[in-house]
Amino acid sequence: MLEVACSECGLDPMCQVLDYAAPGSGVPSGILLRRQPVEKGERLFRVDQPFAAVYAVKSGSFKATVPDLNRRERVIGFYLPGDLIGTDGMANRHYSYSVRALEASSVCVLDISRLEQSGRSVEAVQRALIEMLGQEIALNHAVTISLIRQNAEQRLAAFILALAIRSSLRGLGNKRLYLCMSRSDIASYLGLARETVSRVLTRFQKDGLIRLRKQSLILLCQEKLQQVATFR
Amino acid sequence: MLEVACSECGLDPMCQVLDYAAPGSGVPSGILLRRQPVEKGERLFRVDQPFAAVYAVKSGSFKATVPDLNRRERVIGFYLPGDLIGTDGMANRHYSYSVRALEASSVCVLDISRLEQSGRSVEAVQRALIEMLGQEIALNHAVTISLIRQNAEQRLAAFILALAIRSSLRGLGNKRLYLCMSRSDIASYLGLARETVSRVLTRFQKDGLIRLRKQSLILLCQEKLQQVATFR
DNA sequence: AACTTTCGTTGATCTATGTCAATTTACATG
DNA sequence: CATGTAAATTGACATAGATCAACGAAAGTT
Repeated sequence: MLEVACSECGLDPMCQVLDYAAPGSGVPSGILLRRQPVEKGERLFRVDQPFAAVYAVKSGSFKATVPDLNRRERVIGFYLPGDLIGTDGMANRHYSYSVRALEASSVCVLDISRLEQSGRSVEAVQRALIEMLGQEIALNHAVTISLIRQNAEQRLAAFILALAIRSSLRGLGNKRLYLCMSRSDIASYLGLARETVSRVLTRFQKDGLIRLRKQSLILLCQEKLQQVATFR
Repeated sequence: MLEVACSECGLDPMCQVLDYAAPGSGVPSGILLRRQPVEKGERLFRVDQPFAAVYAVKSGSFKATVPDLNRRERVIGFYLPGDLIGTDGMANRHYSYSVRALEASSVCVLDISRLEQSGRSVEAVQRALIEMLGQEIALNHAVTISLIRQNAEQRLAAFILALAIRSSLRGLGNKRLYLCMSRSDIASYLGLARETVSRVLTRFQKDGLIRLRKQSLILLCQEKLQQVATFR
């Protein structure tokens, strides 16, 4: 299982701080749990559960869902190595979505509740928190913009490219991707029918933009995919 | 011009801290400018401008836009009294959108750059920042979810209800609303054609859900609107 | 291994909403 | 006040993508 390097991880600002904090700095030990294994299908937390910790994906992948009105789960995000999970719970005191592993994975766990419990929090810790939250906002922002007003091809092209970028950021190549989620999950996330996802992917393949077999996807022409994603 | 009370304002956590900070607390004076007037059409800041301050709407309204590929502006948010503007710039060091006033308005300005400049920041200030950022994340989250996967009627119903909620939160009634933005702005924001916005609004009116004249909108049946927004 | 269930693909329709066009209304400017 | 420009409304039409349906391929279960 491929792991993301700590330097590429969203939790890194915090890890830096906690590692380098002097023993008497007021940071309780055991607040940061490294490399906890998570089984496929296992839940990190459920909707409305009281907020306790922020997770960083070390290896594997996760999906976040919210319950729909018809009891159908709606996918609102995927988490890959280096990504942070649960930051928005900090404000709400509760998680606003459920998260489960798409495959055997591992995470680092930052026990925020204990951080607060410790009373006088270290300023550097707060700085790190602020940085992490800011990143989260910027990310959500970008996602929202890309999903509204885009047609099916654009959404899927952008989705694939985003995966590629995240993959290359974490040190893996950006040509060979592993689609850890099902077509239905992708469809739910992009606000499309799963049939549409299927059709567009086969169209991309016929047009020589990608090569797709089962879960593995190879980018054949990144520029063209980029064009599909951006031009209308 | 109607003003939001400080207690209802998103910047309040920070104002509390700054007001109550003792003179020798390390908070430079002049960091918080209260009630600055802004003319209609005036810009608070542009895309890519270096981040300098967070704004809180005291009265009036604003819209945020990002430049489209075709040089068309795409509306990505509206700000009403009590709302915070510019929080995401904290992480990026640059604003990721432009903001301009839809009408004569006023804002409180929190000069973050000077806050940082002051060197040793007060812990309470950081706490307030964290709270503000957390709120921002939760809000964006909700917006994203409501925009994907909803049809035109649902989006507009949700949009109107959101306005009503925000209006009542700031102490005004929730029956009479003022649509400060144009139909085109609404359309752009919701990812619809402006003709569709027009049609759906008149349909709502024919069905007795709302009464609409020019910019003023009256909620006639909030429950039904709620149903439209949630059920499919 | 046999069975059941889930997942992915493909085809045939149907419909919501975008696009184009014409008209009306509101608003700004001389 | 008159005139020009932008915004809003309404209608006619086109189409992207949802829905319904059928089938084959994986994957999980007994």
